[in-house]
Amino acid sequence: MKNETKKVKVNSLKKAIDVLNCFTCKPKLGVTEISMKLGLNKSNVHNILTTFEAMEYLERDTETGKYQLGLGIFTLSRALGDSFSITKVAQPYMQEMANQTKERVYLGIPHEDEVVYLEACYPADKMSLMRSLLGERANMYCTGIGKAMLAFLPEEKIEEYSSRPLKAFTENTITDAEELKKELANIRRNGYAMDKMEHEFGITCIGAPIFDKEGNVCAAVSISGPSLRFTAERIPELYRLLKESIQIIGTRI
Amino acid sequence: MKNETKKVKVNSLKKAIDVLNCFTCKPKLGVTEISMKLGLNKSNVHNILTTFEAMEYLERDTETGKYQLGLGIFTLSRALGDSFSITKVAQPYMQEMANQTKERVYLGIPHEDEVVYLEACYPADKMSLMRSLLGERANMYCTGIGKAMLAFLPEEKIEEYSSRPLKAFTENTITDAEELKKELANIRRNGYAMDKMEHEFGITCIGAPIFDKEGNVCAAVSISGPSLRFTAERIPELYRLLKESIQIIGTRI
DNA sequence: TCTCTTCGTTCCGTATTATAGAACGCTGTT
DNA sequence: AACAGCGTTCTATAATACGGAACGAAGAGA
Repeated sequence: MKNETKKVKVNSLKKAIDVLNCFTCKPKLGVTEISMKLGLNKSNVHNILTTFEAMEYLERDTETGKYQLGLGIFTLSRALGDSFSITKVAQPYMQEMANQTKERVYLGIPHEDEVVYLEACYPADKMSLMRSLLGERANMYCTGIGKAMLAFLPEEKIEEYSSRPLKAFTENTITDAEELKKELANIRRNGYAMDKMEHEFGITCIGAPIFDKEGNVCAAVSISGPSLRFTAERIPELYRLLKESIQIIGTRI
Repeated sequence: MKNETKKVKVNSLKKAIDVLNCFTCKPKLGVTEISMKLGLNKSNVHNILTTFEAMEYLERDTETGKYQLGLGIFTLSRALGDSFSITKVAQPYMQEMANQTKERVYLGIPHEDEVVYLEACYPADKMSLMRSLLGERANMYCTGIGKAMLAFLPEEKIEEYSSRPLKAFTENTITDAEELKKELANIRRNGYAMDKMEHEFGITCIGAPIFDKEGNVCAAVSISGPSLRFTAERIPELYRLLKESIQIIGTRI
């Protein structure tokens, strides 16, 4: 659980990857747009883009001339294969939960002390802007999905994690190490984690862990929405849904 | 339809991409393995791998220490979004066809004079080695899937395409421009293309095009298998299945 | 246990090359 | 007609990616 930033040995490659990563935010980009965003020289970016195009990682929109992700990325994504197969397995159950609860449902995995969101499902009515959170990171100590995973990590990791500064996002955020550890114990007892406006004011969320066949937490699912709708009497029902899903998902991976 | 190889402006980036592309063939690779495969210096490859790891495009297997594709690639693949959504739409219909016919079903798109395979479905019994063809390329003039697309391209492209040397793969391969053009006219009339051992001895295949809402060929689907099983009386049935599927898929994209 | 092999990793000098900056041509706009 | 914004090209130089050799660790085999 070391947080030391890994060393970049090839600077030109780092730049190129930065350029490529721009396309995760916006599907079509031009030379100038990227060079401004990254503060790089235009001709530099142009060289990088041209190379990516030659290697088919990028291709050009025949109409606008702008660059977009290409076949090479698609091929790579196929090669990812089953590394992130949880997503495929979990997706239908998540969609089902989203429809039933009319709330948002998220899937995340623990990665380097953080939660990385892999999948998001919205109730069927509004499919809009679904990609918002995908690929984004969040802290473990102040989100339902994060706490659900943190609670079931090996004890030494919990110990190390809670020993660092815990930044407050709202007045409900747990910032004390001892308090956090008690909370995690509670979560282990209950089987689920609640985030009552600890990360964002007005947003409540309930999360539960998924275990692999070795019994380690490999992911977590959460249902999230406006605190006003997450009344005390609704929680058992939400947990029941979550529990069903995570058990099935757990056995299927 | 020019075939000039696009110019690589940043050589170090090309190398890095070559390294990354290795992971499309084999999911887990070590430094030495890659350096031998590409004929590059070991320390060079090591620097590249380290950088990819720092940028999270690669991560390391905690047990073996080998490198594998990482979260960054996953994030990119999500950003691909609907660029290749045909795959998602087509997959269930393809699987259905594979199960019904007990043959292999492929989805491909036209790309720079070639067919690129995007999806492959095998009959449910044997899911083995399914990734074989994915991302691979093939010629348009000697495969069922390729001819199905070629036939419906704009006339000037057909003209240009047939004017070049057509390499023979088997004794059935069409190598004469005029003959090819006649064949394509037939395909347009029939609505489907046959490849009777034109690319590989003993393999027959039937392909049909998918059109987008502007009426352009954007993809094709083919059913492929041992020629011995593709008897004359079976073709109408196979075509019926194909036709149903491509029509539905076409309307859904 | 000791050797031998094989792997990933580190180091450093040099030759390669990625890069910045200015200039060009193009397109669409005011 | 002048302008603004875009992608592209060119070239010199400073920056750095790279090759080669050497190291430490881990595993195999005798």
